[in-house]
Amino acid sequence: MLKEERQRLILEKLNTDKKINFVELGKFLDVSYDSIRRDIIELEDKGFLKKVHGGAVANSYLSVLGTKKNGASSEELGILSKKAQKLIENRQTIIMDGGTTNFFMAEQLAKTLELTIVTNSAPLAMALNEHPRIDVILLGGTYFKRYQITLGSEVSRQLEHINADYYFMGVNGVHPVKGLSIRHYEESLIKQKMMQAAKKTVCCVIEEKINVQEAHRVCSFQQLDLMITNLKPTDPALKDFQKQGVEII
Amino acid sequence: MLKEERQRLILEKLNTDKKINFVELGKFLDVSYDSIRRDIIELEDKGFLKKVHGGAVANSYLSVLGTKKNGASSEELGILSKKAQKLIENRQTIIMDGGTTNFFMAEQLAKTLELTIVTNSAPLAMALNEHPRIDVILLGGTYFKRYQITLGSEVSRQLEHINADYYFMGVNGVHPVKGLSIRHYEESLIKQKMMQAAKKTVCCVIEEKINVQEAHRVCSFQQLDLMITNLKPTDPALKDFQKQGVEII
DNA sequence: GAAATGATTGCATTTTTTTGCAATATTTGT
DNA sequence: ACAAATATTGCAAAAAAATGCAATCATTTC
Repeated sequence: MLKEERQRLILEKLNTDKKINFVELGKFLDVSYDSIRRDIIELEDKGFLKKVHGGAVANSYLSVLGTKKNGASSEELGILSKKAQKLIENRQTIIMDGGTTNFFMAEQLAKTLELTIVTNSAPLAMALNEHPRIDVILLGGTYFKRYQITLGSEVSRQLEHINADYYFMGVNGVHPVKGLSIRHYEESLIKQKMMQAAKKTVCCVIEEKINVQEAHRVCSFQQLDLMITNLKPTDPALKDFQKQGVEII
Repeated sequence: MLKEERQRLILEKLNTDKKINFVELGKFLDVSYDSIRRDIIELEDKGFLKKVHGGAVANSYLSVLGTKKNGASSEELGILSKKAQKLIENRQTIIMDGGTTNFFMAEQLAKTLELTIVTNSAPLAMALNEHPRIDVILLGGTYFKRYQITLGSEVSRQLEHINADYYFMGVNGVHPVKGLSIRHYEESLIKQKMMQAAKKTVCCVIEEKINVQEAHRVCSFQQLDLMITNLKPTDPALKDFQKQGVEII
């Protein structure tokens, strides 16, 4: 087995599992513990992962979209984007940030829609190549590989000149009391700026993100204008949200 | 067995297997280990694959480009990017704009290089996801779908804060008298800005763009610091360029 | 058509890289 | 603090790469 081949397999496994164990990996690839260990050291030198006691963890330069074709959730995403499309009218300006949900929604937008979409997500901008009537503004700044979005003060500054009709916010967690939250700090700041740059903020969340709380809070649930889920608005899982006076569809 | 035939078979096998072992391949094609090894070295020089200890592995995105580009020109691109890489050193800042040449070169950059790359091309930024040590600044502005780049005054403005070591300019045509030119007007303006934002401007052109003139002139040939082509610097096709005092490699 | 030139190929030798093992040290969890 | 798990180090065997050389083959030149 080639060393490079092995290292590629290690990175692949790391991509799916997020963490690996030397001993297990040695058995799995049928090579000695030492080879694995040396591979990990090399890969760490190149910056692809972080070595820890007992194994390694992803440095996570993985493609978010790599996992997007997850059959189970694509049905949920379909329901979401149908609901979201009802809001959208011609000649509107819409801010969309990164994440699989927004990416999927952008792809699904009607080809005849005439819109301006403002985004900090490179793949989302590229997904709109096939929509001839949609103008795209790609916000520039420091490119964050893990999520394939731009972040930083330059993005923030550009948003100050934007006045959009809607902001479709992607989040990692929604909680009726703890509010909307995501994992990355810088990103939470940009999301706050995006809220200010839009008349209405809409949040599209699939079931598994409901009642989840992550490290960085973007805003309270009440600051939201609308939440879209793949569930029926009357679903009991949403009852704590219903009390808050935010429209849910 | 002809060398060319053998090399074609090697590339085919690499396409399906993603990896190759010299010894196996030698038996499979019934030629000596040394011939295989020398073939691999040649193919690596042309940029078709990456040689590693014990064999060779496929060059990540080459297959994607392979479908877009014909075999002949990806060989040219391989030569180009090898030459270009000799200029690049760790901790430099490099501006790269759109186009297949730059895209290919970005992909081919060594994974260990520590760089900051400034670009207005969304696919180029995404291609650098696999380079953990390269920081990417994605310039924001109006997204131009056809070339998947951003253009406009916002891009221009952001460039004013950049001071790069090199600008790798993609062009549609190079002419010794008429200068460098491209098809799109707005893009030509951005390229001028990019020149100002870098200490040295380098132009990578494949054979078919030499002596070609397009609608919008970016600059004169003399304003260039260096031209890289897939030809030998002494090639007669370049003799009109040689007189101009611009370095050609 | 023959000699000369140059490219290609295979082989033997030397050098380098990779790998697994064993002995020793360090970290982790209780 | 102790035992268990894991990491580090040095070393030697094995695998593979690089190099130089000679034989073969094709191409050019006269």
